[in-house]
Amino acid sequence: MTVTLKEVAERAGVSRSAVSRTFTAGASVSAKTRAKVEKAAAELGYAPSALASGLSTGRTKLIGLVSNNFRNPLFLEVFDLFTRAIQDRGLRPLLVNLSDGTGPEDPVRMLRQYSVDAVIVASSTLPAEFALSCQAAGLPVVHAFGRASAQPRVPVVGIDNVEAGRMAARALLARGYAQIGFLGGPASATTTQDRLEGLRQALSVAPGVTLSESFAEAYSFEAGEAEMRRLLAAGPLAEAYFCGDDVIATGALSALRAAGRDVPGSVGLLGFNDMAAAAWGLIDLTTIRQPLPEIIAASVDLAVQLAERPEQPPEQRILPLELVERGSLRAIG
Amino acid sequence: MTVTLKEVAERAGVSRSAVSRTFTAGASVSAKTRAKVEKAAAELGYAPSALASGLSTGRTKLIGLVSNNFRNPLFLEVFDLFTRAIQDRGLRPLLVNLSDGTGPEDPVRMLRQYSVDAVIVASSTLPAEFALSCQAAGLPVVHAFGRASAQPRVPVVGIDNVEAGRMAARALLARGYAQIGFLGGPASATTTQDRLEGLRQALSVAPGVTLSESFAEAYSFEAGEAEMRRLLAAGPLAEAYFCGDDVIATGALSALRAAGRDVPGSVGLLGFNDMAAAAWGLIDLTTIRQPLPEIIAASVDLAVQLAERPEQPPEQRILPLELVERGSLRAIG
DNA sequence: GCAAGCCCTGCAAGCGGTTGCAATCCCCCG
DNA sequence: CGGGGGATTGCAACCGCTTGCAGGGCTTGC
Repeated sequence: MTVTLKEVAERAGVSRSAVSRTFTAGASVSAKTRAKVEKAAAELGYAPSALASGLSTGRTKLIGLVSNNFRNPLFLEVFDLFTRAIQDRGLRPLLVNLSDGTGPEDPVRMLRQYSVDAVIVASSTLPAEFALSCQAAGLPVVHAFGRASAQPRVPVVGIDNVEAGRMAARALLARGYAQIGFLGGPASATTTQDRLEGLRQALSVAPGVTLSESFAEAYSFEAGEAEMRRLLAAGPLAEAYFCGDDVIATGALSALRAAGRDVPGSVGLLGFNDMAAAAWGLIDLTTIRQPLPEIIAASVDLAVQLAERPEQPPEQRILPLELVERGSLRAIG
Repeated sequence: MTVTLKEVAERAGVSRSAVSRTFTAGASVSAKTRAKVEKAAAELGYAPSALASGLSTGRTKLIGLVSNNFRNPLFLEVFDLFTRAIQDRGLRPLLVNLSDGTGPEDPVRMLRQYSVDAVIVASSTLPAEFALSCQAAGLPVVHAFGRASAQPRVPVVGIDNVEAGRMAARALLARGYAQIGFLGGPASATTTQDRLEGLRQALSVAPGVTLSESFAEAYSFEAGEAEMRRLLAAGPLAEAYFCGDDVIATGALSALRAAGRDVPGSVGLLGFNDMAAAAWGLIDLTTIRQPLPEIIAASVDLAVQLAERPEQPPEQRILPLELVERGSLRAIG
């Protein structure tokens, strides 16, 4: 069934090298030879084996795409964008699902086995260790949605979560909220910690503003709902909450509505991510948008660069956030 | 950086064959040799090249996972389940995103190039042609979420959409709805056609029951919302709508709420799929559940089977649906 | 103690492409 | 018309692993 170089060569009456060369960009082949080869190849339906060529060139055009976020709606968009960006550059995504939280050994080994040209770790909840393991195994890696750091050990593309917290603070203050709540993700997540830090920083210099802090157990609807229910039961709410992400915010919204509290009339909610559903009329979340297309384009670019010249010092690209105004905070001023 | 068979062989003081055999299940190696080899391999951090072994054995343990549904929330769950099911069997998913609706040639060629062991097409909106192209190229293929047919030309795993329509009818009739609406997906989609057919069949034998039909332009929130808005503007609504899927239903719900209509008090809504968000309190959709885990497990099993013995007649596995009762239809009786 | 057999092992020829090297070709110039 | 030189081409040696085959070692049965 599978047609090889040799058969094409025979049919075209040239050597195997000639055939190989007509299929590798920038190789030296005369127009005549090329024509003969292309004709023969077309007639035979020839497609060069990526395996074989990967074996001899050392480049497979495979990009390992690793994530543990197969539950967060945002990541459907992330996967869509990543797979297209990868495909558009003539590469292929080899997907690794780390949802069940296994260690890095297995996945890294398998990525080595397939000699992927580079690995993109797409997750804000995976520790830097994973990317470091790749690096240790000699795999070029970039950590998309990774944590910014003064001394990056691994190339990172993402956002500045501390700045995100400050931005949230500014947005809430601008709308006149004085009792502000933080309804973060798990306290153990660095994203949570960083955003909270930014929020604290910016609020601490605002006179007469209070901050209460609480944490959902996960970046999930249920956790957000549960935590808001707890807050409702516990006593008076803050005037507005900066939520860990849009899914948590949606859970909180659900709990609030169920309790007969109007959003934003009674309580304001500020989300994070701008997932697609945040724009749904039912939810209509004011939120801080992550520049997904930009993050992803930059990640893939960086991965490609790294695949070509692996020995670069880890570069870090931090992209700007943007407030998306919808209907879960009261109007400004 | 990369350590090969040869180096392990030298270090262990055996031939390359011996090393190869200790890494292939069921090969004949003495315990002594195996021990030496494993020691050497561990010391060197050896991982056999999947490329090379794929090249010589003809099996790559790569499964092509093809979809064009990178927008539908259900598919996040689908990808999660697929990638795990594939990984759990020691295989790897090579993802192909067909969202932009290109033809089958390119993707199929690339799947051949990587000599994937099998292809799984995961989509209910991709025509059977795509799977057929794979088959024509000699790639074992299974169409998950494909259309059931009396004469399947391609192995299919999925549901019976006509039966889905009947099931919807039964659910609505049981709740005493007499003016029933169909708010389908695009009229051109076979899923839409089949479900509508089932709905008609079952309603046509119910005395005094009317059916009105309309179609959203896509399986999307916006399309569902737009279509419901149109219906609201056009005149009196039906008592309950069977929607193309949960996303359309959510859009419809949004339009209804915006128009001040209560669900299910004023209008009932029946979704399809049971996406994760359907369970969110804000949405709380009564819906027909597709047995995702079962569909996916069966698809992967079938794909593996096919990879082993490609010459089987196309098998079809149709799995049962289930009504999930939530809060968007009035209570029974 | 000997032969039959079975189990291991290594050899070497692939799997399908790529690429350095040297031989050929062809075209242009003087 | 001869020579020079860049463009093409083919050869053959790899890339890293698998596997049929044949030889050697060891166990086993008598």
